[in-house]
Amino acid sequence: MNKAITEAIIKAVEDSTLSGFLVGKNLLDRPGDLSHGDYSTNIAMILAPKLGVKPIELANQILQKLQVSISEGALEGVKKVEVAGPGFINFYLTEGVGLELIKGILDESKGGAGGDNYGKSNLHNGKKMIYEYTDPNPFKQFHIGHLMSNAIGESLARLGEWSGGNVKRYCYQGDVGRHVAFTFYGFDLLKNEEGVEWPSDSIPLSDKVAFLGKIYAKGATHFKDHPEDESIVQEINKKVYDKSDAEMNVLYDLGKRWSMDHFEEIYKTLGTKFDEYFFESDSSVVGLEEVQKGLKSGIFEESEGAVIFKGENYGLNTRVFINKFGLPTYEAKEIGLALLKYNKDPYDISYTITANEQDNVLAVSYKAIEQIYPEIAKKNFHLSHGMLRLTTGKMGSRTGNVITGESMLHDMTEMALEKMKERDIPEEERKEIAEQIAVAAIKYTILRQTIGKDIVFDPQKSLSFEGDSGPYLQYSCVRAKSVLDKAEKQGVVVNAGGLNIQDLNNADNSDGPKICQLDWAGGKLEKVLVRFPEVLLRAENEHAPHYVGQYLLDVASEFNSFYANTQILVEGDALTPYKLTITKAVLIVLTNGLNVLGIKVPSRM
RNA sequence: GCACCCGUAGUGAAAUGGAUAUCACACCAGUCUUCGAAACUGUUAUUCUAGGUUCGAAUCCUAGCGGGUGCACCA
Repeated sequence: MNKAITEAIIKAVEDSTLSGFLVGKNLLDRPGDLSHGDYSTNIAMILAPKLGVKPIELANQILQKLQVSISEGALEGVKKVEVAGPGFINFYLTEGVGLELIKGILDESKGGAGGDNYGKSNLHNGKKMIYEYTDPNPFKQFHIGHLMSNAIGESLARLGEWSGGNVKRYCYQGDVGRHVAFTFYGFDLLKNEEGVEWPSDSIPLSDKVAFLGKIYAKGATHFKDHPEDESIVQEINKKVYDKSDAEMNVLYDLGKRWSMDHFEEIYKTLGTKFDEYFFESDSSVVGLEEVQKGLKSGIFEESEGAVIFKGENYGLNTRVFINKFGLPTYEAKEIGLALLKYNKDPYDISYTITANEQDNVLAVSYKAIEQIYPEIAKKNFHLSHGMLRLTTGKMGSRTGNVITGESMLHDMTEMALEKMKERDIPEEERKEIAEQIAVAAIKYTILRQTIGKDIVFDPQKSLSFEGDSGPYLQYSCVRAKSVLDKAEKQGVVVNAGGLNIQDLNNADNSDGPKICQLDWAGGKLEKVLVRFPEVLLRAENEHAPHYVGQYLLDVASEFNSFYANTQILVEGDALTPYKLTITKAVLIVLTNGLNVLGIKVPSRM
């Protein structure tokens, strides 16, 4: 459709001296305001100054030529074209085209792009795409910042999949480093002070995790008041890296596994399944090797006992890659990680998703990789997001100012249960639904806005279940589903294929405007529904899941208005098949869109 | 101090350089005997300041003010 219109526009401007100017340009827009038609072009406004005429006059000249095309039958499916505003040319499609588009949403038959497939594109057909996100550290807490990274990373990965990409999800975890040293330092302190013992593997996972949290907090806070213990921490840190202490290794392996098991529980709740896990204990070995090689070839240099990369030569910071104790830093490990990932499974493109506080560090690391492996560096991209902050200030596990992901999920689930208490739903299912609602509330809050911006989370106010919220979108689905179920029980089947615009118009004996008299097939709800594939494309191109969230809200609110003003299921009403078709289309779009955001749709709530 | 990011109704956000700046929350007034009121209908209010580029600026450029983050051995 848009191709035909674009060609007609080019033809209409053809005899102007600037026609070559149009080649390869995207001439058609989707007007933001649906009353401005289905497509529009601002070509007259762009060309007018160059031709020395008024935009509105040029627009009218082009319009006349377009109307000739229409009268010759060149633009089948276009109902009318008009000039509006400062010189826009707007195109309105016919009701017939509109109805066909709606029918396409439900079309699951062979080759149909509707149903579960509605919205999929082949933008990245078969391209191998890596997404690394969440990245919590074993021995430390999984806090709400990790929830943010997970929600964003998961939705970006799904956008990749919906664009035809061959997607792999990776998780990178810091199983070595000072935080592990603090953990064992804290354990030693508690053992000596209170006789605390390392728990058995057979106690509940939550208790094991609580224990790890306790010893880490002890270590971190005690060190703050006793900086003279630096050498002790350093020594433990070295043992963590070289695994020279057999006794500690046993505890280390237990602790690491407990953390990982705990994270896995959370991933399950959140709906993420990683394909591969990478560890700093591995990336550090490779990174160290690479930096040492690079030191010989002059990419890195020595300074004050450390090995550094002179980022300042590239407008970046100069940073340490191997510290004076000979241990690789985060920067060196990133080099190792890039290699590990590539060797595991060569990719076309690899995204690392982290909070933006790491922008500078990663920029330096990537610049260093560029010097060593330019081909791999070209395929690596850092996508950063804002931070989830607290009203009480920056979150930090060392300061104890942390909300864990687990407790947030728990609190939200309780709220959902409270809201559901009057529903007659079996206990087990009720809990599962409440959890899905909790995840939806959290994820949507994160995904409704631009990923780069911080979110200030106020635990007192908590998250919303109303209006612009995940549960609102879920609720809209449940409503649509419930009408469709009722229809089915009454033996009314949604047979979109059988609809045609003449019959519908004849059947419409309401007082308002006939379906055919509207722009096409009804109104805004239908027009919004057919834009879903374009929204996904834009979201993928700009790595911006919030376009999806924003769009779904639009769909849901249009549907809820429709629902409130129209009885969908009326016995003997000839328009009911059409209304059910729309309802089904809404359900498809909302379900698919929520899927892209990583949000599940409960059967009831 | 230097670098990067950000300043939009009372609050939280949206807006490929386009048309009357859009949502939600909150406030107020209504709507459950009708397919689920986690909903709907109606009312009020917004682009930090000063210049510039452009047919057209919340958006691009410059300066200022305000906030965040990072800046050598944590990640």
